[in-house]
Amino acid sequence: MSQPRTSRADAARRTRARVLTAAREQMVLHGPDIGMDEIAGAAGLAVGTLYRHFPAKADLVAAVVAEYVERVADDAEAACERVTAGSRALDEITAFLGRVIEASARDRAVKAAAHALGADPGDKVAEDRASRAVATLLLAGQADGDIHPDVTVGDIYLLFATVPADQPAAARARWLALMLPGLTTHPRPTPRDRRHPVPGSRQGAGAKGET
Amino acid sequence: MSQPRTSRADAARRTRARVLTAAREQMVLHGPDIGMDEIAGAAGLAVGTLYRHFPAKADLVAAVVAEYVERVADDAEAACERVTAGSRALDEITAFLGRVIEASARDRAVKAAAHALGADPGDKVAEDRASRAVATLLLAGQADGDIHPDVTVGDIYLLFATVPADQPAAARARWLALMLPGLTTHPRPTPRDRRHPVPGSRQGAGAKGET
Amino acid sequence: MSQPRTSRADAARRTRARVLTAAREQMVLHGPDIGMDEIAGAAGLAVGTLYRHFPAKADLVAAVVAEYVERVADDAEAACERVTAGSRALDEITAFLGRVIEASARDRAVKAAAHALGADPGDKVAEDRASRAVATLLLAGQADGDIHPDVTVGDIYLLFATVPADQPAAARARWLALMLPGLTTHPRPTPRDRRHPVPGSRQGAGAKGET
Amino acid sequence: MSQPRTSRADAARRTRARVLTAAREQMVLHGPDIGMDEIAGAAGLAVGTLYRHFPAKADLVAAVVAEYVERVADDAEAACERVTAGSRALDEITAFLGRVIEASARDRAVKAAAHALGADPGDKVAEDRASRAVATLLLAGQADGDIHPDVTVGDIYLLFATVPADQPAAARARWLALMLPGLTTHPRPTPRDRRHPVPGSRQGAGAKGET
DNA sequence: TATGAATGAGTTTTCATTCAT
DNA sequence: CATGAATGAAAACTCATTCAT
Repeated sequence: MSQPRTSRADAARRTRARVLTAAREQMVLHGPDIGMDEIAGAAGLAVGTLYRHFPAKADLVAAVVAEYVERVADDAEAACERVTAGSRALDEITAFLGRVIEASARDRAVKAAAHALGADPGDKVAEDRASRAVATLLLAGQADGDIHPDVTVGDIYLLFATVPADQPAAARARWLALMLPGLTTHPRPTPRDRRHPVPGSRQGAGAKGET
Repeated sequence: MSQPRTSRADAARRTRARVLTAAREQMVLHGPDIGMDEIAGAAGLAVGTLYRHFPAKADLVAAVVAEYVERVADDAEAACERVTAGSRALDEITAFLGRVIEASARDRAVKAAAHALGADPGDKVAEDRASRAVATLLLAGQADGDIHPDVTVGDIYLLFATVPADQPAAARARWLALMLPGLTTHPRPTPRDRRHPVPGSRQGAGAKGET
Repeated sequence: MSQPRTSRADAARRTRARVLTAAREQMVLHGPDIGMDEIAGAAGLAVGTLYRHFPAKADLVAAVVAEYVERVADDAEAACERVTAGSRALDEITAFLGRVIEASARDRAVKAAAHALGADPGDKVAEDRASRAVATLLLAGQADGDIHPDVTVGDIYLLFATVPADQPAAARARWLALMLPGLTTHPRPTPRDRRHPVPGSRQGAGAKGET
Repeated sequence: MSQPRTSRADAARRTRARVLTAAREQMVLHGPDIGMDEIAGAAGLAVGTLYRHFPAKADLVAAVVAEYVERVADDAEAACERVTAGSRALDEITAFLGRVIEASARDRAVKAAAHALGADPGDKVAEDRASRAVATLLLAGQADGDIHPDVTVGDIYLLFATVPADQPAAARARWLALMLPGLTTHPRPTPRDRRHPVPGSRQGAGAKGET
């Protein structure tokens, strides 16, 4: 009797998911100033319906951001499990950072919108999941002697907050390479490989047309 | 004849300066989406006058950004001269980074506006001055063996572009500490020493207007 | 089910018609530079609603012009039918010209706005209807031997384009009298007869809103 | 002593003439909505100086129109004199009409501005000169039996007011051909020559790029 | 008298949000 | 519950006109 009655709760949930997907896509495509009408249209709804699910634009953006946090938490937890299964913590951390950085680049417009609207993600649960998983990863890395003992979860969040999301992929990779020595106990990878491909000297130059 | 000579040109220059100051202040206070009317009001002018000096909002923002670049160039050149006078390049670079980071934090709204409007700073001269001075500093540090040989001016700009401008001063200091190992040849301070040497923390300590 | 079916579409159509009427009236009253706010106010709407129906001022003006073209087409076709039913083509043409001239006088501001905005009427269908009907009228008149064989539809449009719309009704009537000999095969009425036969003077006599 | 003192009165007159020429040129080039700053710049003056000579834009436009009327008066009087010297009145009238029509086409933007601003030419003297000369021409033509006895000076002005100024030269020529039978006692020139070059059927179509 | 910086009301257009159907 | 028309405040920009120098 609870299963056949999918109509009410399920329909609402599905609509919500459709709106969130459309909102993220539209923001990525047309920037954070995309109008509510466009988002509604992309979700196959009327504005009124959109406002029924999210009382204000800030709420919608907050939900999109929360979804993003959820994905990060999932990713961190998966990395955790692989470490438990025997994978090297440093490798998992490095790969995890790389994935989050790329995701940030994809969703930078979302973050811009969140910031502009002062949207509060609010999803404390997902945030805690992510924090716990990242802490576990760091502890494992520190136990291995690979991660500096004073590196905290806050440091990782600080890095997430400063990803050069609007720069080309090569710049993001270089940025991660510059960051890693601050996290690890290892010296710079290989002092011999010069000439990394940071295209322009100006910030933001060449920001268009990337992956 | 001496009085009227300066009065016209000077009045225009002073008005321009007043507008730029007001624009920067208003953007810092109320975000980059501040209206032209507000800026004009803060400068004690009517909108029309503002538009006489800057034909479009993008021009005004570009001018504010150009002013910022000019200050960075001045700072970098001063550091250069101190190195020439015998100061250690690594110390000057570290202090310079700290100062630019604090300036970025103060003017973060300006940069947001510049990005949103696609404003072209245009001040290639100041940009070149800054680039040359930074290059000189890096070369000196590399000659001392303190800066990694593969670090470029582009790397420094990449860092500038990702300053956690909207974070508290302590976070910015920590962020710089995380970045430095990527630039220098020195290992992390001492694994047991919890007090990491944050160079620019002196002037960042009493910083106004943060969270 | 019968009520809601019409209500949505009908309301939109009625709003559109209300806007068009208000726009035409305001333009006739206050000139073609009338603001969108005024038009909205005259239609009992907010500006936003006006912009929902017509995305730009040029679109609104184009719609008003298209409505005018439609009326001319209707008029020409009606005259055509009367000719088919036995009415003399020359009389119908003369009366038709008189009516269009009076309509032009009423809507002169609209045409001025259309020209100023480069608005594209776009209603090719109505334009074709008008052209075909006028061509038919001319052919019938030429078959009767009343209309000069070299008169074309383009000539009629040329006259329409030069109607002295902002002159008193008497001047418009006199203007038509001066034009007619260029269209017909008949000589000027009678050199001594001071009362020249102005066809459209009946409906032009009581015309509203002129000098 | 009056000649060497050209400074005061003459300088003012020359400035005035320069402004008028610049105003006409700018209006013809950039339409009747050209700004006062542009006109001042084209005349090599500052706006303030322009406003010293013409207290309001309407006054400047009125002066430009008055200049136009003056030229028409000169033209009409010259034609008068040629008739007195033996030239055929009908020929002179026809040529005069053609010249005024072309001048109207050149200065159509001026007339548009005059109408939009409600500028009152005011130059009653030039207007009277023109009227008298035209009356003389018409009387001569009527004495010859070429011009219809009921044609008045007002008719000629009515034609001037409705010149298709924004149409191609061919359309203007055709328009004059359509008008002439209304003025003369002669039948249509040659009923045999069909196909006149009126380009588009729509009013205003093809209005760009003419002589 | 010439200058041109300053004025400020006015114009078009956008968009988050509401509410009658 | 969904719909989408209506709202109206706000933003960028223009331009005739004034006035201190």
